[in-house]
Amino acid sequence: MITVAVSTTGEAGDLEEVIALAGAVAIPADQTTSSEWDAAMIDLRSDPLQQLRTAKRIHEDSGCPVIVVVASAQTVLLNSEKWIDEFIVDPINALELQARLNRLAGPPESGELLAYKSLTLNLATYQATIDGTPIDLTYMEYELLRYFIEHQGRVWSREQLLQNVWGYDYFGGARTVDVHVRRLRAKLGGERASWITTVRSVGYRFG
Amino acid sequence: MITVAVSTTGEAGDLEEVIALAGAVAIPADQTTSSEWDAAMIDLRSDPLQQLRTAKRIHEDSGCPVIVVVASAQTVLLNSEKWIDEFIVDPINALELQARLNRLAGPPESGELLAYKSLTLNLATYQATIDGTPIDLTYMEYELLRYFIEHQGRVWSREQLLQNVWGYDYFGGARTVDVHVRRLRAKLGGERASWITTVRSVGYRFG
DNA sequence: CCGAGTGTGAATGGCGTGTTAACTCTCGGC
DNA sequence: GCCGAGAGTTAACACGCCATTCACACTCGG
Repeated sequence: MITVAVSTTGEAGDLEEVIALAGAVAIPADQTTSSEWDAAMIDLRSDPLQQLRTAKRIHEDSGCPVIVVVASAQTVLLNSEKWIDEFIVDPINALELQARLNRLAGPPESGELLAYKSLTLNLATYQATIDGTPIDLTYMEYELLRYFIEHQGRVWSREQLLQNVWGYDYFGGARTVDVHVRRLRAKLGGERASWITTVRSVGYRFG
Repeated sequence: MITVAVSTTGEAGDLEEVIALAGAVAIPADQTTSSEWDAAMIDLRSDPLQQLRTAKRIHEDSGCPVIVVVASAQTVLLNSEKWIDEFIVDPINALELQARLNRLAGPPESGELLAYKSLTLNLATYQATIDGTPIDLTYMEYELLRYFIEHQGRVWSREQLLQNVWGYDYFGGARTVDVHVRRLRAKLGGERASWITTVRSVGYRFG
């Protein structure tokens, strides 16, 4: 079951209804923490500019997939907002929404692979391979690496990583991230260690 | 302009028409080589099983992005076919198609970028490039340069820069700014050093 | 109770940063 | 045209932050 955080400036009722029809659960975005959602759904139909800011904030803070609702004429907006993961056009078809949500945040298919260069993560079996030869990662190493691959190409602060990978509001101990990055680099080995680059006084970036 | 290879078992006419409305060019998939397409569009509305095979063959042979056309009731098919890059539901909205094609095969991401002439700051990755070749800036250099670009065309006093870039509670000498400006000019190199002009007894101006 | 996995604290080292001081430039006065 | 004050530039250096690394304590199954 997919849980979707919803943010709208219009009537929330119809959105929640169609989400239910799509077999998902809607919860208000401002009442819960991002660790409880699988995706965030932002309604851009009314007050698009402010909602776009909301969407961006959620995207950057939590890194969770974002799907927006737009009117047909608003689709041009999306050309310059490629960080938006998905969109659906008003009027919303429940079956289409179901398919898009499932592709966006659904459970991994058995045999589904996540790859970066010679590295492959098998999401179903929790195994990682480099050039086909398996390397054994611990649970945290695997989760961190998965987060990096899924959100590659931008810098993540230690606080963001703690919140989005570890999933709790940390109290002290940002060193935790450093140590896990170090262990990951060691297991990646040699050249590949530099896939994770440290951005001094900011955080880490993958890819 | 995006070029789309089309494969359909029904009437090709309506598909080509809506593709044209979406500002793209449609060519029959069986008459050209994959090097001429930006994407492949496969119509699953009639004879979905055979068309699915066609889509998979194209995907694996050419590696180009695949978008499929489905009827509303066919969306369940997509849950188990995650290799499909995109889909659009019948009846096709031309504006929606345009947006999806553009995201699928359009020019790469240009968001999150801050540019001035040949200089580009990628705000997401904390990287700076000149004419595409990366230059490595330290944290403070990057922040200062970002402030200059975002607020170009007017003079900023050393005090203002200290307050706005270093922070309101910063307590330090005004020489600090001079030195950082110098380092920035050095890394910009040659001609570009004069992008930052000193306004005697006032401060600095960018652009 | 052992071992693997994970988080924390402390030591280390590198490098980013700010400061100091010498040098250069500009401009105005005589 | 010389000179000196004021302002900016440049180079060198020392401090301190920050990432890395190591060592160890803690937790949880087996």
